Amino acid sequence: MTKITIKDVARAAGVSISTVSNALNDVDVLSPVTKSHVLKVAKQLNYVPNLNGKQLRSGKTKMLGFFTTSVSGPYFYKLVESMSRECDRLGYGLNVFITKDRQVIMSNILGRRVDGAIIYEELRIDEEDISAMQQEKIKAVFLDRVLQNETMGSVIFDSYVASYEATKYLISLGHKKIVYISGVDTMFDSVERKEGYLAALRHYQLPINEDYIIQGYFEEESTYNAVKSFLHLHPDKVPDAFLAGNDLSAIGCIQALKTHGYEVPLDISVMGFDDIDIAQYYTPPLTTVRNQIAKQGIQAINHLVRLIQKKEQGTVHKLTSELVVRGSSHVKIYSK
Amino acid sequence: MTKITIKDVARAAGVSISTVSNALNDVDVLSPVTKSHVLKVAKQLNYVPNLNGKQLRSGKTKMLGFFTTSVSGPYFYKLVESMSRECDRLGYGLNVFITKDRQVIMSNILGRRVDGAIIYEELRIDEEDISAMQQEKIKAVFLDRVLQNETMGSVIFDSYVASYEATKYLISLGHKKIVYISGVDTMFDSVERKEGYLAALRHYQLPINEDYIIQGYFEEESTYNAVKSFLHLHPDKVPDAFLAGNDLSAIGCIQALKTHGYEVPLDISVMGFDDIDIAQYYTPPLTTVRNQIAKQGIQAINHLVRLIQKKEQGTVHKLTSELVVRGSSHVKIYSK
DNA sequence: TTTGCTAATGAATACGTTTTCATAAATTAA
DNA sequence: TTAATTTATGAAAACGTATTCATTAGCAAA
Repeated sequence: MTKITIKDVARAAGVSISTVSNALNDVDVLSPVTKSHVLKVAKQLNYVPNLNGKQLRSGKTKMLGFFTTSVSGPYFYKLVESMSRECDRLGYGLNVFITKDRQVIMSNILGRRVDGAIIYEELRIDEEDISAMQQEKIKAVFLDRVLQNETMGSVIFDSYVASYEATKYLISLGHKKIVYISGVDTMFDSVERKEGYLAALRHYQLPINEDYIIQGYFEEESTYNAVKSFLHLHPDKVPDAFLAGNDLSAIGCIQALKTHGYEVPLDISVMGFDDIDIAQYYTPPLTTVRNQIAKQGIQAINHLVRLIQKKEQGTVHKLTSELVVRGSSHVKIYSK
Repeated sequence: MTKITIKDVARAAGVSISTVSNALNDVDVLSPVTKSHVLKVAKQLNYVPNLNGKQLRSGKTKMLGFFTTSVSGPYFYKLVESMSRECDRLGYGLNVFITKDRQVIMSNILGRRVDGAIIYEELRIDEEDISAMQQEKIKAVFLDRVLQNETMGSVIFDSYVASYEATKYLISLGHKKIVYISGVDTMFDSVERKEGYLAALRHYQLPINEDYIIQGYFEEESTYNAVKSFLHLHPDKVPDAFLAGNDLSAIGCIQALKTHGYEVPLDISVMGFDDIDIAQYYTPPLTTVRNQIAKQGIQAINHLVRLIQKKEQGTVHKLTSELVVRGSSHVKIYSK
């Protein structure tokens, strides 16, 4: 017995193909009696529509694609779970494509296997591809780069504001001498975080000291070394607080401070960024800044669907982060 | 400008549609000169084949679907990464569908959006669905249930053997009085692990003591309580070792032993199952049994592809596990 | 020369569906 | 009653591709 098609249903029900199609797709032109009859016959025959035929004819797949280089780690699975749930809610399916091959991404998108794409691909799609997508009016939302045109937008974390808020928080604790431990200066986020830090200092009219910006390269060990040499070089100007470019860097910093006899947070406050898993288990538990990953997923899906429905043009959504106050920060004590 | 199709390429190249199709799909009937000419024109026009047309006509998608209820946690992302890589190698794409809706699974599979399916769905697909798939000769591999017919197979972990081996290892350390901390007795894995434990005892002719099987329910706290009450009830028969149904249970067990003044592993050995992330960071680091997740992914994909190619019939592949010896187990000391 | 064969190409069909448009029947308006 | 409108249905086209089969041209063998 071969695969049952809409034709077989039509024959069995004694109606035309179009009638079956209308019944199945709930197009409101049929008499209730024929409609229910057709549906009953379809069920009896265990009819399942061929999606390729459907999609070819209608030009729609009711599928959104998430294109990513990896799904490993909490960031990705939190993201994917939230997107998946949001797709469900909006009547779409979510399809995860894991690939580093630009070609694969393009042929799936331009080949219309999905109605729209969420793209996280670490900057491997070049201008040429973008303009090809633009020409075809492909609907897409980028998670790791800023892009905005008629049919394409972005949802990114605003590291600048996050850093500004983090610095503001440290200032609110009474800290004035705040050292910023920079990450990798070629990375967008790293630069944004440094700028946010500087902006907060300016806003609260605290002096900006070039010596108070050191390089930690987002790593524990290099930060450890950087902090130690900082303390050696400037034994006179011990800071009130350190703002590290990420959590690993914060940990390296705290280790270094310990070896110099400083207690965190009583003597010096330290905070990081990202709220990695270790953050809450570390001693002291890290005060840090957490990205709202689920929110990113939800916004991306919603934006994409609105692009598809042409209810919206491409926009750059910037997400604010969340301050996570734990044990590594403390009000400044002026006891001595 | 509208979407470019194979027709446009044919017109631009001054050849027929079939010639373009043959050129693009590398069918070896064309003269080299026309072939390269067609490919050049296609490239110039930025032609990208419509996958829905392709798939409808050919009946193939070159896509495998992974159907799962979740992607959260190390098990899933290790699995997905390994499957994805293996798909690449075999010339397939992998598509991850996250859903709890049996309907969605069936319509995607029976609607031929994929050439084959890897299914992890916690037993929600019933016999009716299975037989529908069987009738259509759908190619599928299950990861969480045993199933075997002409076009469908399984790749599962052999918990029985794993537990047997774990017990054997404890015996090899000189332990004779081994307590098994059972999980949830309605779960397949839980039962298998208990049976493996019993089989090892029998094989090495150690006495089987009903009191030495206690309930921990796969949880830290309930195990903690269970072990404490065990020690209270049987102060006379202190065991040499505990084999816990999973790592969380092992941790609960060690905590309880600590409060009773026993040192792990010097006084008593404890081991778990699963090798969760915490296992290696715990004090003492847990001796445990690790499933070879990547292997499961690789085998599943390979089996599925061979089913599709009709080079193989459905089989149940059982994977052996890997003993991870860390600090929570130790040779039995008969000092006193 | 004629015949037969091979190599290269194109015309036409089919895949399974949605959708447009025409038609027939039923209802309402005149 | 007839004309006009609405309602329900079906015939046929279209989506973009792969594939079968026929056709043509070129060439070697007889």
